[in-house]
Amino acid sequence: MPPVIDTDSALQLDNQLCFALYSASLAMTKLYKPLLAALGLTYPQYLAMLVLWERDGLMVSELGERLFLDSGTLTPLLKRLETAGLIARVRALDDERRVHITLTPAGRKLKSRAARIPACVVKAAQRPMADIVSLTRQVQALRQRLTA
Amino acid sequence: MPPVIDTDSALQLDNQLCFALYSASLAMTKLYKPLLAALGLTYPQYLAMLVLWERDGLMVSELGERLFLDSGTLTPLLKRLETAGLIARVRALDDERRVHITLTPAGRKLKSRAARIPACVVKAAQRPMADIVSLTRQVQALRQRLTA
DNA sequence: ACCAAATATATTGCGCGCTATTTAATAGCG
DNA sequence: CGCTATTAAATAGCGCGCAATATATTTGGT
Repeated sequence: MPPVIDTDSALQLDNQLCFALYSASLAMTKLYKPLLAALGLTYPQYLAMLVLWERDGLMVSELGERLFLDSGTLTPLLKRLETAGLIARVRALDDERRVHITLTPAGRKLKSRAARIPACVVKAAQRPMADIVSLTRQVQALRQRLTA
Repeated sequence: MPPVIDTDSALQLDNQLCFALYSASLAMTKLYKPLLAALGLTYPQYLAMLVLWERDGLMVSELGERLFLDSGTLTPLLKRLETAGLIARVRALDDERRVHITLTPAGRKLKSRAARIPACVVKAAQRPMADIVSLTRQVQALRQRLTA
């Protein structure tokens, strides 16, 4: 028969995978904050820029699928990136419900300044690259199972 | 000499450990939401209750150290838990700067209703317990290194 | 062509999470 | 004792995340 887990240990904070992820994610955000402040970006704005640097001209909904975020989050975030002069929001001519997000020259240019960031994070993680990649894959696989 | 990582792959969203953690943590929150709604709790409120179920009467700052959150986040959160009748916020007699958080009978009682939650999460993760524990420890260790 | 259903984005409101600041109380030092 | 420095919590303001709703556009059936 399976082991019986007592209620107390099952509810202990340090046994919660959710809290490990939550607190590690917040710690990551704090690590990125000064690095991104130098670029004038918040952390979620940086994630949106990563997507656009990979592929320009995506619709809001496509950006949302990639980041697992909806329009309630993205619309105001993208408006701030537009105000900052990094992106343009343009209605599609063939279907005016759609809004395509395109990088401005300033937005494209920012990529080279962001290029130094990943190395800073790897350094802060204090682990060999192979370990970081392994952990990344494990957490991605978990996310996939949780959203299935 | 060390391998040279090109800028493009270093900035790809799916190579970011930070995004894996971020999106997995948000997925966890979505998983917990309906389970916690049945208890009248939000996810961060649940984390605070986990700490208090382990040890009652902590100061706000002690709760903050445990959760890696500050008074700017906790004060309003705790006021909502107080309004919900789950905790009491009492000034220390010997040092009136301090506020101790104590569980009400209703707050203590809620623990038994929360006891069913961990099993739901393990089930959603679709992995043997050993894998979940292993991943939890790895992510905790990362958090520790990031905050060092 | 008309109209209901579906789709894409925008808006509103709430609860975080964080920074910076404020208020209040205590500790420490001359 | 008096005064400054420190500490603990609260407050104000901004930017997410998310649910619920609204608005506008397109699609599809008749």
